[in-house]
Amino acid sequence: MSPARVDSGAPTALLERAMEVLSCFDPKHSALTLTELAELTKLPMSTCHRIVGTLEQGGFLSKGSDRKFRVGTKLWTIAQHAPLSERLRESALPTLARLYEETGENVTLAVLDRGQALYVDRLVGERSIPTISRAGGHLPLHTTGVGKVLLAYQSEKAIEQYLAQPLPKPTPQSITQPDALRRDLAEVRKNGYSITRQEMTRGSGSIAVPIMRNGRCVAAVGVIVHLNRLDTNRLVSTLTDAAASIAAELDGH
Amino acid sequence: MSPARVDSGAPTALLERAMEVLSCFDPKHSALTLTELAELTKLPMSTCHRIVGTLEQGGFLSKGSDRKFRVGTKLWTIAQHAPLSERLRESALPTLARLYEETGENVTLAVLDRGQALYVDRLVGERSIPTISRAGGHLPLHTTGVGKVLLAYQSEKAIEQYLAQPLPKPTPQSITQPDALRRDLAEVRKNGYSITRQEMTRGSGSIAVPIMRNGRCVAAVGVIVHLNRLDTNRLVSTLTDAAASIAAELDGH
DNA sequence: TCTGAAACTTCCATCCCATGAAACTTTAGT
DNA sequence: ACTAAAGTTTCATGGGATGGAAGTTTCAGA
Repeated sequence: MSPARVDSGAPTALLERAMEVLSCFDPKHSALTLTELAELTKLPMSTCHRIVGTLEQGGFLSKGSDRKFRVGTKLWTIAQHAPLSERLRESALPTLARLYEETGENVTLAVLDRGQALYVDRLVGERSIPTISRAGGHLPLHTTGVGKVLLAYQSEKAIEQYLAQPLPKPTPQSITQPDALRRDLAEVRKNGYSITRQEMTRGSGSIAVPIMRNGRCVAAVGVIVHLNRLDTNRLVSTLTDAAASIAAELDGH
Repeated sequence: MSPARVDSGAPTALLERAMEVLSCFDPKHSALTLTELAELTKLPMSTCHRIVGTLEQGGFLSKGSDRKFRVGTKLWTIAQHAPLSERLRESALPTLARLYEETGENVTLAVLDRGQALYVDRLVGERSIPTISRAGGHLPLHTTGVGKVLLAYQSEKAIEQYLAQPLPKPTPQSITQPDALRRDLAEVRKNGYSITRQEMTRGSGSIAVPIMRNGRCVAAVGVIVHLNRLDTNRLVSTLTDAAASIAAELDGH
């Protein structure tokens, strides 16, 4: 009781640990060995082993012949019934497909999630330039086209809260001055679309527009293009049409 | 102690229960109240409450203002890193988009999962006819275009095992006679594509082709069309091109 | 507005099951 | 063959899960 006996780390609950194990899987770690999982979660091997085993039995994880664990089809199946998939993605996909065919560019769809842009879907072809964004990935709001749109249509309070935190600056062109960003966001609201130029990745820019529903911005669609193909007028009108079409599809359901 | 005390249901492990809770979410139940979850899992309210609460805290579930729980974004995010999404879907999507634009029909992509066709993705527009298949959904192998392809390219042993079980017959046209199915599957292997006519849904048919990798059929692409638009020749060649394109994309990664 | 029943939440004494160190087995590299 | 690392099993222990019951909130209907 007196000296040791501290809750030094772990009066933990099993379920929380299991969720931590699953959370180890991210864009950079889509396949992990038991040892790696134990290290990442800081769990004792035997405990980790048991948890992972149960998850595997349930189909939440699957073990490959390379002894690495991956996210299982059961978990994936369940996730498909998230509103994000079932409503938004499903409704938007045909329009995104058309957009992709029309522009031949990188097309992305994102929502606001925990103060970041969560990419719900993206369409990337050989024709388009490589990007960091991936479906299921998070990127900052102030350095991406879709992010700026999502932020611009938030309440003033939420915007100030976002600006109050330290803002990452992935490129020299990233705008991180609160005042400059405020002006930028006002511009977005005025125009109804956002533009970024090398604020996330060197050599590329993006344009995005909001998807509105009941006066609220529920998501954003955007394209990412090589800087010298950033034909604002054409892209904005194409995107606006697409956003309207997705919004209609969302309501029509 | 004496009369009851049977292990009547529950020397259960917490984690298994939690996975059962999550598994309650399916195409027909994308939003569930606590009570409904407790009923479906047959868990005591208090226990269910605790589990659901922990899952919510972890972002695996989210509670709406309607007091209903839905699959949370955290879980969805993790699922996006499943090989199914990260490799297959990501690689195939641009091609599916093109296919959708070219044909204007219902396009589906499926893999084999636990003896059923698991729909990895689908593209449905207003132009195309309504279907049962949905991303994340399972359908029988012998009544769907993609399913027949997936089954046809399995080992003889696996096929026989499949045929040995009682086969559902959703429409009068569904083929459930083992012998008839064997002939049908041989035909699929010979032609390199499958056709169904009203075997799953009245009034519609489908065509599907395999996506091959290292001599194995890893997935199938197909279209579902109104019976009188089932233009075999044109669709088969379009689909074959698409399958080749997806296979190339898979290798090129 | 009031009332009651159903849905949800909290409590807590009991006890079962998760825990993790240690011993053992398998795998893969030399 | 040998060995170090990775994975698996074991088991005594106690702390966390359990679920009945009591308390609280919600909401439909009078």
